[in-house]
Amino acid sequence: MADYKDDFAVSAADHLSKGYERLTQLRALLLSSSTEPQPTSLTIDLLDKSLFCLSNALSQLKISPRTSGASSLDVHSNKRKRRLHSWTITTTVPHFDGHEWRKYGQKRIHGAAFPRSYYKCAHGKEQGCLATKTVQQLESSADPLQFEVSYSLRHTCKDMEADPLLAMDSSTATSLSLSGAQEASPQPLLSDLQDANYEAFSEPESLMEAMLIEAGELNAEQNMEQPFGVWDIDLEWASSHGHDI
DNA sequence: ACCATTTGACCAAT
DNA sequence: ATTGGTCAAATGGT
Repeated sequence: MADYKDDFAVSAADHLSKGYERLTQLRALLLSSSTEPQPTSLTIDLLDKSLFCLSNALSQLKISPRTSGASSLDVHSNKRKRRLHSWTITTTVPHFDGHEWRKYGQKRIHGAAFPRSYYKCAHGKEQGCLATKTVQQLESSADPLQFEVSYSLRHTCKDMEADPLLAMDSSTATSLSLSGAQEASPQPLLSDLQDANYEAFSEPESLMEAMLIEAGELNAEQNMEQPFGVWDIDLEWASSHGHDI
């Protein structure tokens, strides 16, 4: 219930996550068969793009802006990266998140009643996109089934490139540009895909960085080197929810 | 024949 | 030894 005393401490990430979750529920509602006025594709498109933006922000919140020194730690750092660059949400629609995924595994998890499914970005192979997610149904037998979805690493694939942050400047409203048949990629924003996870998205990243700096959470100069700093926000609000809307 | 999922084997970390 | 994540061969659908 009203546990507002720590309101100040509630992180931006938590709010973003909440927003994401709610949007996700809204989308589920709209897509549900029994919705009287069927949503237009424009509606869904907008929703998707919004979700996209939120998940981007979420991702960036957790990203330590490029560890420029690709030092000897790199062998171990991949897992660390995955760890740091991951976030978890609870949703009733684990699949409609604006991306295509290819399932590559399923496992029973110790305490869990349901198996966990493992997905990779569907375009990961061709484009070197490392984005990953896992989906796990929660035991709560609520009417709309609840799933815990964990995302790991941002998308670097084309879909992402034509991303909402750029496409969002209105005007593009008309079409579901999901077809992907368009090979005419306007900007060569990310060319080297290897560590593009950090290089390619420097702009929004620095935006977020700026926000955090402004919030006094981070000193502007050494914006890195501390893998376990303020960046390591773990979005596990899970235990703290039990009331809706 | 192609492609995505399934499923147990395998591996790294605990 | 146990657990979670990934691989890859087998499977099944189109």
